[in-house]
Amino acid sequence: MVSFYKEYDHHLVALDCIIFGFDEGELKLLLLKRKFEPAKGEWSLMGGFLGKSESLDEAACRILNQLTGLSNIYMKQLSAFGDVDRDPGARTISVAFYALIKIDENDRLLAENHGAEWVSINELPVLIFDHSKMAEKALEALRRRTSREPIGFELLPVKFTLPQLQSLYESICGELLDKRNFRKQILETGLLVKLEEKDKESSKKGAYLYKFDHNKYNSYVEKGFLFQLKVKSGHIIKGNNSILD
Amino acid sequence: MVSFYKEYDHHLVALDCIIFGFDEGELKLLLLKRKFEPAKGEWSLMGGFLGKSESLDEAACRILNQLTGLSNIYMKQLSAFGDVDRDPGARTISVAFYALIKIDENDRLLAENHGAEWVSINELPVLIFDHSKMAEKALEALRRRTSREPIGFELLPVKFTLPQLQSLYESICGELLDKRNFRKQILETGLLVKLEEKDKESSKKGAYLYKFDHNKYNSYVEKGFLFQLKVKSGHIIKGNNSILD
DNA sequence: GCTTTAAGTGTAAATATTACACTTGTAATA
DNA sequence: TATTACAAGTGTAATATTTACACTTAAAGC
Repeated sequence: MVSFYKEYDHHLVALDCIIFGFDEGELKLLLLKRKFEPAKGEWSLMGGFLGKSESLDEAACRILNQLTGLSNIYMKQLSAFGDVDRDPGARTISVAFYALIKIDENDRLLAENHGAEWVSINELPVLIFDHSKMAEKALEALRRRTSREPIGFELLPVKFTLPQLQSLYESICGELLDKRNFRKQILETGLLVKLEEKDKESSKKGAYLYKFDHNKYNSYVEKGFLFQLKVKSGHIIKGNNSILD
Repeated sequence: MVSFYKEYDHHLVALDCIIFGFDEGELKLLLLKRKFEPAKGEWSLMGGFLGKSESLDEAACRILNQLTGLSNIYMKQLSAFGDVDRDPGARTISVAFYALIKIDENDRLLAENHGAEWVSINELPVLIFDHSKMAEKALEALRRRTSREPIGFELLPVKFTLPQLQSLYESICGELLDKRNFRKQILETGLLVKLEEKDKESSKKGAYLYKFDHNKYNSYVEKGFLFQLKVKSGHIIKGNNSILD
């Protein structure tokens, strides 16, 4: 490709992935111990560098795939991070993405491959560089998006129970919800399909399994139907004057 | 700075600014005719390249300042755009920011300096590269943000009337609002200060001028108070499956 | 002083949200 | 096999929020 812009600076561009999962009633992030300098051995998000002939989205998917072996994962760009000294290794612009994965299907691959570990968002260690900031922003973004899009289902198995779903929403928004109101609200959307099967893992009585009706949701979206769940943002972030969203 | 990452590709990083203004009852974007190749003479957003020793935020502010002469402007990062062929001039990653400015104070500087022009968002021309997509995303982001933060005031003069404010909100959300409900809602926040003066530009009777109470708002934010205006997102964007927010 | 124009004002009906407690089914155990 | 323990499942009334709606007021222009 011919460049018309030869006189301008070129930069390293990195991708970092904030990978959310839900397990044992807790929202978790997939973290790993960095295997190279600088900051070798410290906790970090999964990351990598942008190649010449891949888009940001492609690169983010590639990196997620390298770590988890997964593709076709729910993933959204969070933001670009570009402070001059954010990475002591070199001036690097990082574009952060967050991904939602169904832990059950995948935890095997992970731990073995890369020394990756699922850590509860309530017990996050200090992360390298500005990765803690990225994780915090990703959680805020997840909360906001959860209130306007039915993305919780990306974090649960295809078949799930209402108590599981409620627990997930409670983890995301950081507060307890009323069981009856929650069930009423979520069932009213008409987007859940009740199955005959029950899950007996967590109670003697067993809880009915449901599926999310993706087709119905897509047709609702086409018609201009808006999914709205009253998910509060948890605690407000005080004095947040960042130019970043 | 020593680089630990020598083997990775380096990229041009651009900044593009979606600059919103409000004038003559319409929400507008500041566009300019591109003055260099490629795509010389076509409509474009204001942009520039990231330098070695400036952060993304600093660079975005610098570029906005070059065009408008303004600083201390409300500005938020929108997203990074990184398709391989998005700019035919060279592989370039662009980080887009949107800014809200008070047109009245500034329109002089603009037109004269750079052949820039305010164009209604309802009459946008085709823009170069992926700038139309950026503008569309920025408008969506503005709508969402307007519903949870009192940013409309960034687009109005310091002193403004309630009919002006309502007209602005109508432009942003793309539908007409009920006058009494709007006034009730906005006054209930307690964030507007009524002045003794009237503005007589748009009616014989004249409309009272108000100011936004930034201090009070900041103290509310500290206390965890949430600004919430019911601004609908206008029309839903159909089949939006982009990995981008 | 009559007309025109936009500003300004309140209430009742409808809808949405919240708070709240008992019954059911099953497995484990006495 | 009866009892206990546990989480699943279910409905309603009170409250709060949102919506719809129409006339009066002030001042300029004729």
